[in-house]
Amino acid sequence: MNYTIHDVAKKAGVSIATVSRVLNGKDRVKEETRKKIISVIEELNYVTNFSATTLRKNRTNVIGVIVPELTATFYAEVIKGIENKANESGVRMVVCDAGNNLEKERDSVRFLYDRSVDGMIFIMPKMTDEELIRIKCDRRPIVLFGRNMQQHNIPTITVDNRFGVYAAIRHFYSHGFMKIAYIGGIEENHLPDRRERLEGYKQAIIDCGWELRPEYIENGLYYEEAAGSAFARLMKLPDPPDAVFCGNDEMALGVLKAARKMGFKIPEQIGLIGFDNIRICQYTSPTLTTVSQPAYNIGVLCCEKLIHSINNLDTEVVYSNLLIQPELVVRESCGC
Amino acid sequence: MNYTIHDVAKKAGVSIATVSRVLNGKDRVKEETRKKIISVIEELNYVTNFSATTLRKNRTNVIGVIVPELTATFYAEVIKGIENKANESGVRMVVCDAGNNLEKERDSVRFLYDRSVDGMIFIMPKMTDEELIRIKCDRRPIVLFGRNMQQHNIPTITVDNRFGVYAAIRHFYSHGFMKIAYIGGIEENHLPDRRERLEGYKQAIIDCGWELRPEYIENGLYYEEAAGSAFARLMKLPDPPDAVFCGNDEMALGVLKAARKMGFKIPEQIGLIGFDNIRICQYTSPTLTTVSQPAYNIGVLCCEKLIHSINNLDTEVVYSNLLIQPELVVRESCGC
DNA sequence: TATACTTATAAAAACGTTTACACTATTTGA
DNA sequence: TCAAATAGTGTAAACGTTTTTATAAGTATA
Repeated sequence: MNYTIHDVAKKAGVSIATVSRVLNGKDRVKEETRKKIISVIEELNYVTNFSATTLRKNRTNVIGVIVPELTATFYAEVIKGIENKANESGVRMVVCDAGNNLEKERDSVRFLYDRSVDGMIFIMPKMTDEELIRIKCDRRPIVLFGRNMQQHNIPTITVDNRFGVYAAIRHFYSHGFMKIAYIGGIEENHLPDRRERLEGYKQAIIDCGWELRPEYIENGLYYEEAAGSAFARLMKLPDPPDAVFCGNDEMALGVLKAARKMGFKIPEQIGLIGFDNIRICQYTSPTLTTVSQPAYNIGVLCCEKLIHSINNLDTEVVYSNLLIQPELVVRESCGC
Repeated sequence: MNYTIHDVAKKAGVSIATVSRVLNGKDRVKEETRKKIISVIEELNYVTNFSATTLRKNRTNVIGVIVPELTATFYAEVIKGIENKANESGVRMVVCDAGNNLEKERDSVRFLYDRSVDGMIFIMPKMTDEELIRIKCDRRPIVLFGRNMQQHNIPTITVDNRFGVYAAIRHFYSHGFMKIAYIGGIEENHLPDRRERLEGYKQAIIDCGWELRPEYIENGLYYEEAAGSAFARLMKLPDPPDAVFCGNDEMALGVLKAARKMGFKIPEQIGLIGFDNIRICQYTSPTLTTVSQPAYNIGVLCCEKLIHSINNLDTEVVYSNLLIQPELVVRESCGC
């Protein structure tokens, strides 16, 4: 075991209270005494025991973060944003990978909560709104990404998915594509993004003056392989599409692979746009046009919101949802 | 604040000691009392205060991990391996991103240490061996990846870089490539992998019966762009190479881009192999042949080693280095 | 029946901090 | 000059656990 505040006090010839005062720097201590204590602290290489401080103060300066998948570029970027902002504010971060799994989500919440973090940032697709509200109620401040829970006075951040897809379809339109299919997916989760993206597609099709063709909408799993087979089905239609929008980049990669295998040229024969702007998009051939969510910045904003609500625990604050605009990143696969 | 063990005790009509016994399940408690206590715990939704437990037990069941870059696929995979293994053993994990920065490395160590983690796994390129030995001495168990510190009795895991590169060069040889260049890099860090890879290259060239040509060795920065310009220099040589090995996949991507721009066909004119097997390798065209480090498994092994040394704190254990064999993942860019 | 041994529980002492309160010595203001 | 304010420090009581020691009641043994 290491030195304690008692060791420092004894060696400096003062009481532990005085050492504590020096450590926390709030009360005043005679300059001479302070210097003596500081020198002893350095000499012993004393560090204050975190658990004891936490136990006493009931505040940790640590925030918790839960994401569905650590290895996914998007979340990794978000985490980086959170961490940088947190460090700026003297706060540290603990991350949990809940692996798109309800049980692990619950477990992670409990883990962070047990560890008495001051607050948490959640990207949790599997948990229902109701459960989150319950967590919000009897626990510490939280910030959510991906769903709007303004009406429950929970600070949230969402991306304007409708707008993103809408912009993509309009971009196709401006290139002269006329028959645009949608490969999306319904996953069993409680984030509304899949639905919103599909809505954005429908709206755009209507606003372009076209008819909505149900056979152009493929709702399968949200994975690469599934998208490949969906693409194959689309191309076997009597009147196949001339462009495809994919609900995320993974699926666009699947389409890219399938198209290459089937001998379709992208973008000459088929236009392709994805969603997310994962890093691979820059390296495929053709490079992938996609809708980009500002992941790093989303992390920063989440962290700002959280720290704000931690610092205003006692005061009544009204929290709102922050809607972030995604951006179309134009590369080759759309025909540009 | 939440319910404490006192609330549970009072409501169940027993002493806090008995509640604690039920919670920890080591001592025996009358079945009737136990049931009563459990039901009260559930009713109040009581969770034990982590800081208090830690303060008392001086053991946290949390391990700390420090990596240079959270968003890099390789480290993210390692982390996943650690996390899964840790969870299996009822241990939780805290990750720090030290951003390839000595100050942040030190800071992260201190952070984890203050938080009284039971042990730490380090992938820290910037810290010197000496500093690590010092940390090892007065602190908790550590496991290192990337350097062999067996002689200081620190458990370490390394990858056989020499062998990996050697295998790649021999693979080129078997394809009939004769003039193989090396684009690597010297970074200011204390991990020996860069050096080892270059050594593997040299050994292979000699064993193939060729002469070592200094103009074929490009040691610049370890980035994509730098590799692109290195490639350009190589191709302007009077007798340019017919194949290129890159110290990591990032650099191989740079070469791929540069080659495309300069009009060289890969692999028809120039063979290309990288190192790491990052995910993008599967999506480039041509897909990238590379040397793969079993990242996930490395994580698992690090975690196993750490938990082992945590559980044997009191006993004298002799720790050794574990050398892991990388594997050549053959794709298109080597001419296969 | 007296004794020794179990079993089940309680009481109390840590663990290392922070902080309210108390005390003394000094300074300030009339 | 004296009361009041201020500066600097110490004492002791938390914070919520775990764990050692003590104790009472019940059971087996002689």
